[in-house]
Amino acid sequence: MKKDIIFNVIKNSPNSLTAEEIYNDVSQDIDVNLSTVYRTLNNLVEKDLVTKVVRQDKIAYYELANNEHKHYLICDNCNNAYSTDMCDLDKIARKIKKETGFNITSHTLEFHGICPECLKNVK
Amino acid sequence: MKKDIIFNVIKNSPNSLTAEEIYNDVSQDIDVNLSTVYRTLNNLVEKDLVTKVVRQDKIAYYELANNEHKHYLICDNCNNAYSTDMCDLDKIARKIKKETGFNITSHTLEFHGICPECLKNVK
DNA sequence: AAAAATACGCAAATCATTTGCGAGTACACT
DNA sequence: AGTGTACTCGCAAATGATTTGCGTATTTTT
Repeated sequence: MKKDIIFNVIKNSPNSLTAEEIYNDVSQDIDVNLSTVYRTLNNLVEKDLVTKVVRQDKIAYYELANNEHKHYLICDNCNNAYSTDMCDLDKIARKIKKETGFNITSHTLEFHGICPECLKNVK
Repeated sequence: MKKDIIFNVIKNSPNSLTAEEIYNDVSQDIDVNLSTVYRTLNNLVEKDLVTKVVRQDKIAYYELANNEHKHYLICDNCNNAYSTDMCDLDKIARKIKKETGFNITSHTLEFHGICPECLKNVK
């Protein structure tokens, strides 16, 4: 099944991927249609196997539904995304829950700026 | 100029608005085209008068470029957004800056869950 | 007032993603 | 093996937010 192959690409990727990136990767091995990729992705997200996050560029990024919570530093110059595991948000989330009664189940956090590499070149 | 009228709608709104919401609001007073709203919005964002944030629903939300940093609690049930000013992120941002050399200039944070109102009804 | 610069409307284009539909494939039960 | 039911896919067309080209107003500058 193509679902397994698509899921494997996500599993083996250290960073989150767009549907198109996944499509390009999978296409090297098998014949697959973009809509199949999208359908499969939605399927995996529904089953909580994959996490989908929409970034400021309006593109959805997919990664293994994880356990290890990550956030991204996105360079506004080169557009690369660096991940960080720094996240004190659970603490904040708990606080908000307590103070507002809002039952928080997830959050997304995106930092924007210029990465060290680009900083060098710009200077 | 229509720009002023559009800007005023944003100024007078306590929460962030979509282009369509702004369009609907402005349309009550004057004759305006949706593309004008979008063009104006982009203009205001460029001039740092307005902040644009793309949420998980892939829709752009606009609000007064602010000083007071806000984040949103978005209810996955009723889709209402509640704002909170809780944000220890500047601290985290500084830490990341120090440890990675990444020059962070902005960030977006979005909490998802179920609001107290919906929690009542679901139970 | 003429020239140069903006602002705007309208229709068409974009782009990521979704969907309808029809054909192919797999599994289950008789 | 035969039939039925349920997925899985490909393909083309649809979606929906946003952008863009272009021609026409309206404003600003000189």
